[in-house]
Amino acid sequence: MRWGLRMVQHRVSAKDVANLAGVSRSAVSRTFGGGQVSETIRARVIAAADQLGYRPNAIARSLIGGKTDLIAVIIAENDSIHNRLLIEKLIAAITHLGKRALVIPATADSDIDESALYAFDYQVDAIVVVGGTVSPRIIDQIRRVGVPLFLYERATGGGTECITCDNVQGGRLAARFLIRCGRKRIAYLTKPRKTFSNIQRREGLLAELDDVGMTLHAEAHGVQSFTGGYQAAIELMSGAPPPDAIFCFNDEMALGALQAATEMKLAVPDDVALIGFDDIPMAGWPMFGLTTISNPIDPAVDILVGRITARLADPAATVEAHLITPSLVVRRTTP
Amino acid sequence: MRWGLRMVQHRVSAKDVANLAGVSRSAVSRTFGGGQVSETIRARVIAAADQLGYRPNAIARSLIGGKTDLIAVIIAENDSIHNRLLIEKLIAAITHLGKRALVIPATADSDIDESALYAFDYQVDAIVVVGGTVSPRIIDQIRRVGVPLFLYERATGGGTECITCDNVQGGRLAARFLIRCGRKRIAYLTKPRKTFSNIQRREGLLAELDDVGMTLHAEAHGVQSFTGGYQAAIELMSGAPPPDAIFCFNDEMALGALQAATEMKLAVPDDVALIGFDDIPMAGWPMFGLTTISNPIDPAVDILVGRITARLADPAATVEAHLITPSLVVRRTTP
DNA sequence: CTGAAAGCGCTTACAG
DNA sequence: CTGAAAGCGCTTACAG
Repeated sequence: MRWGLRMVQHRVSAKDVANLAGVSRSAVSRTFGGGQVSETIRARVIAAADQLGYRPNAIARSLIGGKTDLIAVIIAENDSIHNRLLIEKLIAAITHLGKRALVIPATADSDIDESALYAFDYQVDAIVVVGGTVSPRIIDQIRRVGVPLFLYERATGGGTECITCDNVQGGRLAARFLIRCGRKRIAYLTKPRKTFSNIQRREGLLAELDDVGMTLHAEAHGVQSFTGGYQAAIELMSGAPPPDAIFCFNDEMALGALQAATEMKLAVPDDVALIGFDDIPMAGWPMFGLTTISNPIDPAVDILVGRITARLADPAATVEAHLITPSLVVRRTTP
Repeated sequence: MRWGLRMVQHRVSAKDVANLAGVSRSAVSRTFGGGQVSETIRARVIAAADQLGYRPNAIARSLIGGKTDLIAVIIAENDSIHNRLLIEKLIAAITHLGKRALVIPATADSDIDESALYAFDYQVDAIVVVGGTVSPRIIDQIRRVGVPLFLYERATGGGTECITCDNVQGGRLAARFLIRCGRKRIAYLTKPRKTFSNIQRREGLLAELDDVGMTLHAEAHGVQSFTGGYQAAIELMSGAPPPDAIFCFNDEMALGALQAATEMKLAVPDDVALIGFDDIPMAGWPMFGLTTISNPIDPAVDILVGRITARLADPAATVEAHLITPSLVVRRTTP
């Protein structure tokens, strides 16, 4: 027979184990499902299972139990080191919880809904969307079947649980510090897309300037990356007069701005001060010493898994909104 | 009723759709499963499904079909930017294939087996392990049920499909270039763990030195990170005499070494040349200009998904070993 | 404590 | 083309 060489055994099922052990399928199910079984039978089942290499089919089991122990992680924004780090820790935490992470990248905005539907198809127990949001129609559909939904770094009107950095406060912290340093021409360097965090950080910056009767000196946009920050900074610093301080949307862009300043022979922080956002590990590297607004990951992940656990345990648990508190980390790109 | 407020609707099943449309469950199954249905019935089913928000239960479906469209991605090593990038692209490619990625981080070596078993429980169609390997016992168990297994950046004796950079060749490329530059005291800066890639890169380095009658000048170990590279470089450069070239296990460690050289007032590349490995984006940043061995991600991911597709289409497909060709990228940390 | 039976939501031969 | 029935691998009342 042609296929004789790679004959694939059928997966072993509870029935096989039951037959070998000389017990009923129920007995097998009970020894693995934590039911009531006598020690004698349990031992026989375990022995047979070991011999056969049996493991309960989680898929079949979930069909009955109503839960899959699957948690969907929909990645709407992975273009920042900070979000990547959060996702990594989140997946680790989910795994540590004894659940499995079904990871679905959604490049475009429209894909987020599609990803949520995929998650839905696999009967996931909960869905977390990182850096994006789901359309109201889908939110409604998800809620109707009682699947908890979590939004990280994106707030919605209401009804959906969200965990986000207090970006407004972060923008204020940056502005306040630059103002206190005596800077007069404060600029905002950011990405073109008006995402939730972008709007909020800008809002905080403007509000704090307004509080002391100042206005934004300039604003420039670039791709959300080192290169984008570099180019936008060149644009900003070519202005007449150039800014004496730049608050950047995130650390990668700030690092690009730092490079631009170096190339334009501008002293940092004397000629121009730089503040980033997130406090990624690289910000602390000695050659950079980037002053930044810390956007701590661990508390966010802790809240996320804590709330997943809570909502899973009690479907009637109230939906909450959580704000992560940012803080200023002063290094060498500010006076 | 207390629970009246948050009454959760039952998920809608094919039966509900069938009832509303006035057809059999089979008809519903056929319209969604690509079977033979008349246009009249198909239209009625679609209408009913839309109204009810019905989506076939992928879990239940897989119980029959024998495939889940789930691909497990077991992450055994995520402590390098390069592997993180590869994992990200791999997950995207799997999703693009119409499959779902079940991502399981395995921090310790022993956890890899456990993770494979979890994957097994969820009846995944294929398993890929990034930067680690599975014990022979589990490999055997996986093979017996015909689940394709792929190992990235880790080779095994035989029988298992592996995709890996030609690390020996990479080590040789680095050594050859440094020798050609006239360097006489070439050191290896690496992590303590003798992982597959570590052993192979070192082997290539030594082989190339041996070819011209040279030996390794020194070797130092540090944690696999910027800081680890920094510290190991300090150790190396405090030697008498210090090396005039250092080949580093990867780019992050090389960047740490670059920082160490700067602090020790050693000119790069005049006093000491530096070569990294992987060619992560940061290596090309203007302030670093790190010479490195490119370990391209895209070909690796392409091969990976191509082979997943092939093995899934034909369970009898032969198992292959794939070598990704590295190349030298000369920037400013070498003459 | 134990087993036979029903059922989770689906698909797929089997008759018609 | 269509529907009733069997079955995927499991769990969970139901009797004994």
